[in-house]
Amino acid sequence: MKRVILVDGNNLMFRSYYATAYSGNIMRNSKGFPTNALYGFVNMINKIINEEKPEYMMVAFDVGKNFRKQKYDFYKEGRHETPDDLIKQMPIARDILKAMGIKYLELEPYEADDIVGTLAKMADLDPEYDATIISSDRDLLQLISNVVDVKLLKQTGYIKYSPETFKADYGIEPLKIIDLKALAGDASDNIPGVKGIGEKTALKLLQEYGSLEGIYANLDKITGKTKEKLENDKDSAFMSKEIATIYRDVPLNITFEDIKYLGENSTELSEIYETLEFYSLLKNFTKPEIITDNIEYQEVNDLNDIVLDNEVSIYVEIDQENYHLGNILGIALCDKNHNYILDKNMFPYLESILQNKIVYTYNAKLLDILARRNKIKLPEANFDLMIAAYLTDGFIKDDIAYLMHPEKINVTFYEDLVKDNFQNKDKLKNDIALKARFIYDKRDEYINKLKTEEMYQLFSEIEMPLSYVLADMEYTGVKINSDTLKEIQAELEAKIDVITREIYNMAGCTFNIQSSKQLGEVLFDRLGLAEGKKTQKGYKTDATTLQKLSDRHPIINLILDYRMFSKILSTYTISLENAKFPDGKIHTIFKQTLTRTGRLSSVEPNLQNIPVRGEEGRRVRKAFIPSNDLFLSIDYSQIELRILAHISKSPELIQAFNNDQDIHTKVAADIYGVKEEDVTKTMRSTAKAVIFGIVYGISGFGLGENLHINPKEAQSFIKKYYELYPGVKNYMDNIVKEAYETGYVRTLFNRKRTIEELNNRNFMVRSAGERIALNTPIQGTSADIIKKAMVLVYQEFQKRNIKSKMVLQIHDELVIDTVNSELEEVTQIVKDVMENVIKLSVPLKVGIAMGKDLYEAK
DNA sequence: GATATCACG
DNA sequence: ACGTACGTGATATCA
Repeated sequence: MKRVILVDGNNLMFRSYYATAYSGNIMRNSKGFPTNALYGFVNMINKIINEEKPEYMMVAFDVGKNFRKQKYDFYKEGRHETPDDLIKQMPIARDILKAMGIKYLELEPYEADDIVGTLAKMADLDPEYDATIISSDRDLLQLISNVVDVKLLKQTGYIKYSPETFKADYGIEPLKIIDLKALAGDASDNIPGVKGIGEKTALKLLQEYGSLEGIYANLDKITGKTKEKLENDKDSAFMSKEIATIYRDVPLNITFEDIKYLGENSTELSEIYETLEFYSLLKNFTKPEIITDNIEYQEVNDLNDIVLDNEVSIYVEIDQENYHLGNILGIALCDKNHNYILDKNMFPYLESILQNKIVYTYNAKLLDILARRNKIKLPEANFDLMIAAYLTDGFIKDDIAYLMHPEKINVTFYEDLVKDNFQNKDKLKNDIALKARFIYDKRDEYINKLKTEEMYQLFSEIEMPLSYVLADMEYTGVKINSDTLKEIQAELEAKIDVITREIYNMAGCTFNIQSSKQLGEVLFDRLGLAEGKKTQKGYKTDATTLQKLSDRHPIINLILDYRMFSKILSTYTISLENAKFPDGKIHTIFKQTLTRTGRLSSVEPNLQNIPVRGEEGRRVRKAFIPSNDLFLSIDYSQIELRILAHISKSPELIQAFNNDQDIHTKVAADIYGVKEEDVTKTMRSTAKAVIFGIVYGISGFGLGENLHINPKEAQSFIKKYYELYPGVKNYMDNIVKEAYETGYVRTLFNRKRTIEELNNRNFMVRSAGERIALNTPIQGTSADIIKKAMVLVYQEFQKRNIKSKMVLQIHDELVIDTVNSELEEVTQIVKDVMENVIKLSVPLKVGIAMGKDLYEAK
C-alpha cells in the first residue's frame, strides 16, 4: 500500500496568517515584506513531512475565479477581502514547495477542495493507494472513505477521522456531511441551507431518513415547525447541497507518480529562507555547527621570517580602549595562506612590512594613531571592517568580537580581557590571529554588500579617508590653558559655597542639593511647593519644572544657579583638567561608527558639548587655546533646513533660500499673514520653534510646552505651516510611507538606517519610528555633507602644505587651529569647500568667526 | 547598573 | 486613545 498526503494549501496559509495577524503586528523581514503566513506554513509542512514521511504528497491551492462563485453570487459573500499582506505571500508558498520537492496543483475555476477531492477519488479507485487529507476545513470530511482519512487540524494538534471515528462522532456517514450542510448551511461560506435548522436538528433528521432526498421523500412523517421550515426552503436546501459538494473530477491529467515527494533542494530552499529571514529554519541547513576557537599561527621575531602577498590584514590589540594612552599587546598579520603573530616590540617594523601592501584592518583610526605615536608611517587601509559593518549592518560596537560571535568564532570579548587583566597570553595570541583572519576572510563579502547596498562610494570616498582626517585631528589635539580653567574653577567654587549656604538657610536645614530625591523632599514636602510636581521615583526637579515655580519661592532660582554652576564645575573644569595629557592638550576620540544617523560623537572627553548658550558656561571656552595662533570657526548656516528645502523640493522654501531671505522671519510673516517688516521678535521666535520642531515631527502638544502656549494654538501654527509649505508635508508623508514599505530610510549619500520601531505593536514606539524616519535623512545628509567637506579640506591642506590644523567638528561646525600667515588662505579653502561640497537646489552658506580662544571664535 | 539631570548640534 | 521633538556624552546619586 502506498500512502498519498493531500494538503489543502490555501487553508494552511489562511490559518497561519490569521493565527498571528490578529495581534496587529504582522511578522515581516527587514525589507518590510510580510512573512507570517509563510512561517506558519513552512512549519506545518515540515511537521507533516516529519510525521508522515510521505512518499507521495500534493498541496492544492485556489486560483482565479471559482465556478461556485460564478454560478452563485452569494457564495462566500460577506467574507473579508483577502488582505494584501496575505496575497503577497501566496506565490512564495509555491516557490517554497518547489524547493522542498513537493508538487502543488491549482486549476481555474476549481478550488483547492476540488483538487484534493479529485486525488482522493483517484485513491478510492486505485487499489494500490491510500490517502490522508490534511486541513482544518470540515468540508473535506465528506471525502473520508475506506482508504481516505482526514487529519482535521485544531488549534493545537489534530483529530484523525476514519469512517469509523467519523461515524462515532457525528452519527452519520462521512458523505452525509454534504447533506448536513444542505440543511444547516455554513456561515463561513455563506451557504444558506434551511433557515431555522441547525446542526443538531439536521443530524437528527439525517440519522432518521439517511439523506436530504430521504428527508423530503418522507416529509409527511415530519411534523410541526421543522416540516414548515423544510417546505419553505426546499430549493435552497438542494442548491446548498450542490454548492457543498466537492467536485471530484477536476481534469488534472496526472498520476500519483507525478506527485512523488522528491526531497528538498537545500540550496534553493535556504536562499528563500534567507530572503524571508527565517533564521531559525536556516539553522537546520548549517551542517553540524562548527565553533571555531583555535587557529594555527606562526610567531615571528625576525622580519625575514615573514612572507606576505600583496593583500594583508592586520589587527593590533591594546590594553585599554583609549588608544591615545593604551599600550600594544600584540600584532596579528594575515594573508591568503599565512597567520603571523608579532611581538609588540615589532610594531615599528610594520612600516617596512606593510609598505606597498593593500591593507585590511578593523578600526583604521586606532591603527593610525598607534602609528603616529610610534613615529612610523603606515599605508592608509583599503578596507576597515568596522566601518563596513557600521554602514551595512548598523554595527556600532568597537569590539570585533561582537561581529565574530554570530559567525561562531569564539574570541574573548574585550571587556572580559580587561576584567582578566590580559593574563592569558596564549589565548590572546590565538584570538588576535583569529581576528586578523576574520578581517581578511570577510573583506570581499562586505565590499559586495556595500556595492549592492549602493554605499561603496560613501565607504571609499568619505568614511575611509575620514578615518585619517579624524586621526589627525585627535592626534593634534586642543591645547588647554590650565590657569584659566583653575581661575574659573575657583570662582565657581566660591559662588557655589555662597549659594549652598543661602539654600540651607531658606530650607531651614542642610541636605545634598545634588540629590534630586532630597531636593524634591525639601521643596515639595518641607516648603510645600506642591503645585508643579511630577513623580517617578520622587519628585521631578528638572530645570523646566523648577522654572515654573520660580515665582513661588526665592530658593528656586538659587537651586537653578547651583545646578548650573556645579554642572560647569564638575563637567567642564575639573574633568577637563583631568583629561589633559602631558603635552598640555586634550585628545578626544571621535567615534565614527556609533550614531544611527551618521553623525560623529566625541568621547573622553566630549568636545562637542562645551557650553556656549549661557555666558557663565561659555567662559570655559576661554581655556581652549590654539597651538598655533588663532582659532577659526566656520559653521554651516541652517544646514538642516536647507537640506529639508532640497529633499522636500518645497518651492517656497527653495525660493526663500535662493533669495537669501531670513527664513525665520519669512515663515513668521507667512504664518501670521503680515509683511516681513512687521514681524515682531516673538513672532520670529515662534516661527523658529515651529520650523525647528517640524524637522523632528513635533506635535501640537510638544510645541505648546515649548512655547508656553496651549497645544491647540500650537497645532494651528503647525497646520498653517503645512498649508503654506505643502512640499514639506508631502515629503514627511512620503518618507514615512516609504519607511513602512521598505523598513529603512536613506540620506542623500545613500547612508542607510533601518527602523525596527516601525514594526513594533506599541503605538508610541511606532510613532517614534515615524519621527526617526523623517528626521534621519535630514540629520544624516547634514552629517554626510560635513564629512565630505572635512575630507576635501584635509586633502587641500595637504596639497598646499598648510600647517594649520583642523581640530574639532561639532556637527555643523569646523574649528581650525590656524597659523597667522595662513589665515586668509585657510578661511578661503574651508569656506569654499564647505559651500561647494555638493550642489543642492539651495545654496549652502557658512558663518565665519575667529579669535584667540574658543570663547572669541564663536 | 539604572535613573535623573543637563551640556551641545 | 495612546503620549507627546531628532541625535549625542558626562556626572552624581541611589538601589
